Amino acid sequence: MAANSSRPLRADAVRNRTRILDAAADMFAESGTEASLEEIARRADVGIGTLYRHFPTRASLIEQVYRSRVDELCETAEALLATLPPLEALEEWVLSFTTYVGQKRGMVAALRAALGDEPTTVFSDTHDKLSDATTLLLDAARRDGVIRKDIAPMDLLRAVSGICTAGAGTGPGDASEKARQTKRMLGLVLDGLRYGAPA
Amino acid sequence: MAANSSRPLRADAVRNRTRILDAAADMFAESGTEASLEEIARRADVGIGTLYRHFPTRASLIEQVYRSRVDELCETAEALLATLPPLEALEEWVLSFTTYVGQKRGMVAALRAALGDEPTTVFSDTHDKLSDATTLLLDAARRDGVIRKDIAPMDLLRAVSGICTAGAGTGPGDASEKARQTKRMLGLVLDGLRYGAPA
DNA sequence: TACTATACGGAGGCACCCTCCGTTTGTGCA
DNA sequence: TGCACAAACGGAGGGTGCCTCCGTATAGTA
Repeated sequence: MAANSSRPLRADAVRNRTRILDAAADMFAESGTEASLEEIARRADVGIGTLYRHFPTRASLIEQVYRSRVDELCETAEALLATLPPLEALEEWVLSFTTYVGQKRGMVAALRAALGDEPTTVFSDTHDKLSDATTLLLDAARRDGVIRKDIAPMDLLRAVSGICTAGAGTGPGDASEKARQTKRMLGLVLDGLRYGAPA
Repeated sequence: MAANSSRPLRADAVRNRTRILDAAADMFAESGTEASLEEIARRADVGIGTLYRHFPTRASLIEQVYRSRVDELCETAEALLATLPPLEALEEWVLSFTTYVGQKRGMVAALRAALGDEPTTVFSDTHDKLSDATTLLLDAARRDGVIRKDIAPMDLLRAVSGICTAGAGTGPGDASEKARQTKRMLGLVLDGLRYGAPA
């Protein structure tokens, strides 16, 4: 990593860091966390040396991509809440959460493998952030009286995550049918949220 | 991957195949399924070309190592039964099964990843073999009246496998304390088998 | 404008992957 | 036993990726 010390990063360094992170996010989504670091540097239009200065190990790069992916997702929650009615915001957000789940598995697996027994706060940090974002959305919908009151934020996320994961990697099968099935099951959960709403 | 056709393999080919498999098993156990194929060839004292002729892909090598690991384990069951009283044989076998579980995870994960959606019989084949071996041991012990009769073979294996897996990769902690804990929990399961034995 | 800490970039050395093809050897037959 | 040839061997070679090192460029500052 770098730069938790005194001076802030130089402007060009900040720019390059972001570009590397963006390129890496694309590559990881396309070809998994084993993607070539040189290709990532090429896409980001920086030298390989620059990539290594910012992220000395593959794990550190994956970790940062993962963290910013979660941050993005959580910021989306606030943005949606500002522009849509709470229920629609919640539904939209769950939709973005599903694409996140697809990428998450590989990154988390790679991180666990690479970090080994080294202590890290990645998992607890991201867990907390996601929990906060969900709470925000659920609370707003509750205040509107459009959903029931007895749902714990992490229960919703775990359910959605489970649905996305279920039957995702196992065996062959019609991919588009699977996608439709996932959609139906998500709908079910979202409807479940409304069951017994007070208003 | 080869030689299901007419002629049997030539003697030197058989020898080399076995040596590669042995070396690969060692390397996979030591450094995981990402181990260098060239290093495996070197250890087996064969050229890299020979390795690739026998196993055109890393996945095919992993698959064969995995299969022969399971075969070995199942043969052990018969051998133990021939030399020890049924209950001791069962206990010994469960012990060997635990070291198998440690290696299994990586291989299965790598296989799933590498095989993708290709149909394969590895998993069902090995499942059946393990189930048969366990049945053999359990039946013998039952006939002796030293264990209860209502245990399904795969339930036993799943329990043992679960115990070995639990807390194996997550976070730091005293490794030897973990090993002792695993041993205690295994003892618990084995004692459970004897509870309510008819004799 | 000039100075310097900071950051950049890519060449270079090493390892690995996989293929291709000239060489060696086991095996069946006379 | 000796011969012929299919079968198997081995490793050089071309490509790619990893990571380090260091000469060069530039943002920030006075």
